[in-house]
Amino acid sequence: MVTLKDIAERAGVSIMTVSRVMNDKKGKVSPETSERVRRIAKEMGYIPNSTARSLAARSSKIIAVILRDEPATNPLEIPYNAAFLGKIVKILPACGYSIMVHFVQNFSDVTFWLKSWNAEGAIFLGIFDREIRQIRNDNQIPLVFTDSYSNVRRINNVGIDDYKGGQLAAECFLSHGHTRLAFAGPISSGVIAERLQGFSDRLRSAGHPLLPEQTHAFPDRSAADILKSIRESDPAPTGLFVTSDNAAAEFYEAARRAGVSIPDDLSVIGFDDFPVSQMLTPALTTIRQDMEEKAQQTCRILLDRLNNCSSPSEILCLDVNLVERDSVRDLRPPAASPSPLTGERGESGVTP
Amino acid sequence: MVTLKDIAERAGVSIMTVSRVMNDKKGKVSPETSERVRRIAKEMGYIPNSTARSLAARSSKIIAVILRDEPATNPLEIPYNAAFLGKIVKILPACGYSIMVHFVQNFSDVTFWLKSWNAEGAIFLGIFDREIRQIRNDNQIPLVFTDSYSNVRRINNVGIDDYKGGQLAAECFLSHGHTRLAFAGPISSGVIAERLQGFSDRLRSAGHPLLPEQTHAFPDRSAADILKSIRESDPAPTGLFVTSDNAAAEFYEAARRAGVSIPDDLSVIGFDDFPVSQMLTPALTTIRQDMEEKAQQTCRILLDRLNNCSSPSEILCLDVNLVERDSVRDLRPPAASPSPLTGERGESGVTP
DNA sequence: CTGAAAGCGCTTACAG
DNA sequence: CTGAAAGCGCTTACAG
Repeated sequence: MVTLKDIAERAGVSIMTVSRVMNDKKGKVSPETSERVRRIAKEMGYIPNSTARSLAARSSKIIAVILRDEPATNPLEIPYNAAFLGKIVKILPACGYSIMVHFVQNFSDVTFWLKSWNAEGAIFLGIFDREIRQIRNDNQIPLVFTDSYSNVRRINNVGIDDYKGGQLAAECFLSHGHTRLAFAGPISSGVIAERLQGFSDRLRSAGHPLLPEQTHAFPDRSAADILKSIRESDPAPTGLFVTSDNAAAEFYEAARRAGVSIPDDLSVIGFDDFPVSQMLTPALTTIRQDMEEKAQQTCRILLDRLNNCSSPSEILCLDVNLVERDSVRDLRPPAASPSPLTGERGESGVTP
Repeated sequence: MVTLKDIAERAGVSIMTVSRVMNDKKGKVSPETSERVRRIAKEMGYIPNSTARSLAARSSKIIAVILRDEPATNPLEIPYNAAFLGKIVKILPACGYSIMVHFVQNFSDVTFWLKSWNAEGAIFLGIFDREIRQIRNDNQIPLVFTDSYSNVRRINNVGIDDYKGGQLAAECFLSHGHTRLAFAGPISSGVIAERLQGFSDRLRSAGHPLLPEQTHAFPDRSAADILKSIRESDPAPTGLFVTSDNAAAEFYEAARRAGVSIPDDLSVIGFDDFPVSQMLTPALTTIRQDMEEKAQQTCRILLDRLNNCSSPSEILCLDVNLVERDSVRDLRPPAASPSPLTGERGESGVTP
């Protein structure tokens, strides 16, 4: 292993001079020695020791990405998490940071692990609302959360307009003549609660309130189960809003097994606009969130705070929009003219 | 920040004693002092400094996961990579290791980065066949590759029986009466070359050789393009073997747009048996590889070598099998009895 | 522009 | 069972 000392000896200078050259403290070293040291370092194949630098400078250049984990699941099998992490690993190492990934079930691990590695910043994927205050108090480094609806002040968060997403789904159903609707998703999370709220508020104001028994807890109950409940209701809902494209895909599968046709027997709207939504048959109408933008903003906020620790905290809310494809049946009588609601916000989807 | 020194002072012992207690060198410290030190450490909220330990002990407890990256793509949008990485992050931290993730386009980064962090081991996802010899020579730490067909000796690799996978796909088509077939995949990679070889060998031995013009480079050419070529061939193939479920999904989409019915106009077999294969309509017949097992074995091999650096190198080849679903049409005349080929290896797929 | 000194928080190796 | 010394490879802070 080549160290600063080895280079210093060969170059006939002190360790300090070599250190300065390696850290590009220009103007602090004469061009000639700088040049010579650089050449020798290259010849010798010098590789700076990050752990030594981290210890001495108290600056690890490590960013931690922390994903909420549940027993018997794999957080990276959720395409959203995987793609988001991928974007982070594309962006931050290009700025000189190394990425450590950690799954947490018990959040007390988080602080221990961050401090142990002297991480300079952290990004949180998944719902940490209940622990967010303590995490922030325990860690005085830049922290960026995503999709949090915590009311704690002075945290950084990048989220989307989930409420509007719910509204858009409701509007899309209404504008196609649907009035009896159902909802399925993991109701306990803040994000989903907002989507549900937007959905039911919009339905209520249109005079077609969402019935309590048509709010289904998924995946607590299986898609097949929920589908059965929906179909057996009287009168049965004609449309189902599902809180992720992947969950929607499970409903597609359940529908196929049950001989229920989408959209003829049941219309479906998803959420995310991930690739799977285009792979489904019929292609899924969904609420699009811009994951790339979200990841980019998350990294941007983190980098801002890394460079200037007094930057104000930011809570970002990115826009969402409706992507119309083929999973919502038009129930309007042929005579009816298109509703203005669709025209305003809808995006033309692809039709075979 | 609480250090060993702080605890030592409070406990009235030397730093060394505290260090011994913290590292569980039992039998080296009297039970009473050990107990007392442990209590004080807990009271003071001691968190060991991993970077200091790493520097002093030359043992970082860092495992690097290195993914092959291409410009303008996101390696973690490939479900296989994401799920694999997720499994790793489930397994290795439970054994006391921290995971760093790195994407590489230029492989000379790899060594620099591994050495800089003094990583204790590394796992490679993606094709590194051409660089594998040099990577192994440059890094004297345990390295585990996946899906490599490199002929370099003394590397660790976990792969699957790609050749057999190709054979199984061919057999499945043949046993359903298909004789004119096509292949689509990224032909340059070793893994895919094996699948193609198995596929075409089996077809040839059955007297229905794969025509050169029916080997299509995907995604070099778009699914829509390839589909068009296939449909316009004369005589047109009745079955298409695609080298991943996700690629198959793209062909489904292209088929839908082109008004081509699967399996009536074209039968399709995929590879991987990822969740998407069940989401497609019709559900995809595919060659299953056990990703969980693969990840587990990869970690096992790495841990073996971490614990005993003289363990012999291992090249593992995991089995694959056919999962029959609904994307292969039966072309046999009604009178024909089921082929023995299907009975032996086929797994009954789900039928609505 | 350059360097000698001290120290980051820990472990190894030796002495008792 | 316990500790004093030296050192891991680097940076900070000071002196010139």
